[in-house]
Amino acid sequence: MNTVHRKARYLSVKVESPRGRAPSIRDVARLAGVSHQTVSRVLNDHPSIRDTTKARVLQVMEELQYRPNRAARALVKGRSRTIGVLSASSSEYGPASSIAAIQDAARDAGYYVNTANLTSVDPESIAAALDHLMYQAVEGIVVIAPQVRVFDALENLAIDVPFVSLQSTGRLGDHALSVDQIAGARLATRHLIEAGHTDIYHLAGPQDWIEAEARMRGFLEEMGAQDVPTTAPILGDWTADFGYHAGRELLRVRDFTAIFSSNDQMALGLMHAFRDAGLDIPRDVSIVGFDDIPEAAHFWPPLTTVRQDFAEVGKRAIALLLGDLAGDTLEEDTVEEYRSTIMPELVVRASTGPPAS
Amino acid sequence: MNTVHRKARYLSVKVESPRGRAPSIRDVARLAGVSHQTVSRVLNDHPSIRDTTKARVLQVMEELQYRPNRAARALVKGRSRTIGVLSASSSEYGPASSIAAIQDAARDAGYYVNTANLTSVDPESIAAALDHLMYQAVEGIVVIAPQVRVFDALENLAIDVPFVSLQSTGRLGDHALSVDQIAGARLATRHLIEAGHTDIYHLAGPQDWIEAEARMRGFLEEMGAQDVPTTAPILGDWTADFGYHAGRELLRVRDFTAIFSSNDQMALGLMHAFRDAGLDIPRDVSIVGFDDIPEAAHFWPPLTTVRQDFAEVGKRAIALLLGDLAGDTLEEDTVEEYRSTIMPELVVRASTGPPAS
DNA sequence: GGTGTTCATGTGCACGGTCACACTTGTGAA
DNA sequence: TTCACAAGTGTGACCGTGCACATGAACACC
Repeated sequence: MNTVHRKARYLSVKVESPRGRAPSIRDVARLAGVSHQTVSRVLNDHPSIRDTTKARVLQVMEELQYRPNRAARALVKGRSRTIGVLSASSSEYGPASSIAAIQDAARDAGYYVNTANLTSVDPESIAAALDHLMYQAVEGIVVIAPQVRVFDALENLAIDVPFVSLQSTGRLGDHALSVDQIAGARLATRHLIEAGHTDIYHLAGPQDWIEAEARMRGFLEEMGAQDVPTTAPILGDWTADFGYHAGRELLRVRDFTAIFSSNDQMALGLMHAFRDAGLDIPRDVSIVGFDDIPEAAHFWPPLTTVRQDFAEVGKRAIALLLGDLAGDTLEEDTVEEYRSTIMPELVVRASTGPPAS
Repeated sequence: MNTVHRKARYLSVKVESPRGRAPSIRDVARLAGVSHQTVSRVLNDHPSIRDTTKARVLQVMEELQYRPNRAARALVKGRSRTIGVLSASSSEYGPASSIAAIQDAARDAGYYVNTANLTSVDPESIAAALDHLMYQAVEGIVVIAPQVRVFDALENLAIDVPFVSLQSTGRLGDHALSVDQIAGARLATRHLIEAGHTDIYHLAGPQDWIEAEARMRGFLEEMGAQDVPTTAPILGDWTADFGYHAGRELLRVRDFTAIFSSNDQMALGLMHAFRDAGLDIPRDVSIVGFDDIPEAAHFWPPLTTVRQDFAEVGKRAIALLLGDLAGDTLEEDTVEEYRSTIMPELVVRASTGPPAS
């Protein structure tokens, strides 16, 4: 073969500025005619530095394009300024929104965020992900992996850094931070009952998921409180595909007039199946979802659902974590304010109505 | 007021093991009765170490729960083992999928990933995000911010580390890595033409987005190639809301039988608007989307769309970046293989059909 | 003028690894 | 015997910062 195997670096833009290493605090010091310590003081906004000196140092920094070396700083301070995120299914709307908010909030506070995805929920995978985070000496961890098994593993591992867990209503006590899923589920259920429905199914999420269980509990609580007889919830897997198949199964019994789906995607699948069978929503069946993903308003029909603010949860997680890191002390009131469960909101659209007489 | 202001650390689990710092290489050395250098050799799999010595050291490490200090290592090696991701709209399905894949691939290779979100696309915001990344000495950068303005800014900034850019068909030459948007758009357009449509609109993404422009170009190219007269594309903003409003506007003219939407969300909004007006899809209007988000199969009607593999793009981005970091040399064939544009795939569902004659 | 205080700056070491080099010991060839 | 060489291990310097402490100048006060 006569292919020419040229070899080259493809992606670099500059050939790395002068020679050798990046300029250090001492390079700056030499050029500014001061000691390295003075430069360090400029970096750390030490109060007693003459303005003229400071200006001179800053100017040299500018000229040299000086950037403090984070590794050196981390080494001497013993702090990494990094926060770890342990996440499952990070490409889904909810977690992704929270993660984005976490990153923004952390960056504003001068922290870095490192994410480790869980490939599966077995203990080894969790340990590996946690290891990855600990290896870089994260100062705190945000867990967005709302499966029961993850928390069992987490409790055993006894992490020795502060951590906050999102989407885990009722688990892990002080460490949990989430939108009140039970309240949300009750809102949805009450809405159906008040519309006159008495034959209501619940399409739940996987039993392993904490939020799924909470929503189920909310559903059952509200049904009980209103004295409506309940059938056993169907356990799904969050996907629209599952919703579709569940819908087809349900069509064979047709002993219901409303369904509360544990998330919007499954609700979408349900509606797909029912429409395929010629049913009208909401005349024949009312459907409520959960999450209010941006598309939900444009489903056919537009989906009644429970909105939760994922970004706010992420933001608060960082506030709480950084608060815990900064002072060893936090006003209890403040903590309460952050921790006070965030309330979801029912968004009524066209997928629900009174039962067909 | 008489509220008791108890102060406490809320989130920590353990009180930080013994006293002081974590065990270092020298602590291990002392307990194992060897020099710190021998411990270092064990850590780095140096060949000439007696097996018994190695075993002893490993055992002490285990006992002490020793973890190498990443900062110290980074300091002396001058390498951070971190890759930065510069991302806009990271909570959307496409970017989120790519990012997840990037994180997994990087972690497998022993690298860490740090993400900086772009709050807006103005140069300051870009510079700030880039600064955040450079500050921690990332060794490479993956850019997932497919707006033209970002790339203009990027070109001026002359980043001095390797970088790869996703979702930027045709820009930045060697640095770009993406699914072939033009080919995808042509597939979608050809599908409509072959079904017999001649009055086809294109609902494009924001002009500022590279991918939006590429899809538009694909549309125009295919229309030209097949000699179908074209009307000016409508410029949208990716959201289902926009699709809905655009749909309502389009209803006033009704001089089309098919629409190619630049993404699935806008397609959803369009269908919403048309159905509201009593139109039947695909009888009255055929609709094609782009992306194949997981929900698309359950829209009403199920959406014909162009599937692209976001995860694969992310994976390849890391392969390319790490290849460039590892050797300064890469076989050109290999690079070609990674870089060879990934082909999208048309998924025909029920939202398209022949025009109503 | 001596003393104490504050401001502005410098000196040297520590952080936890790795690298270059030196030092033993054992082995086989000249 | 002598030397070369390899295997296995130790010594000390160094990476770029921040901290504790020392130093010198200016100033106030008695």
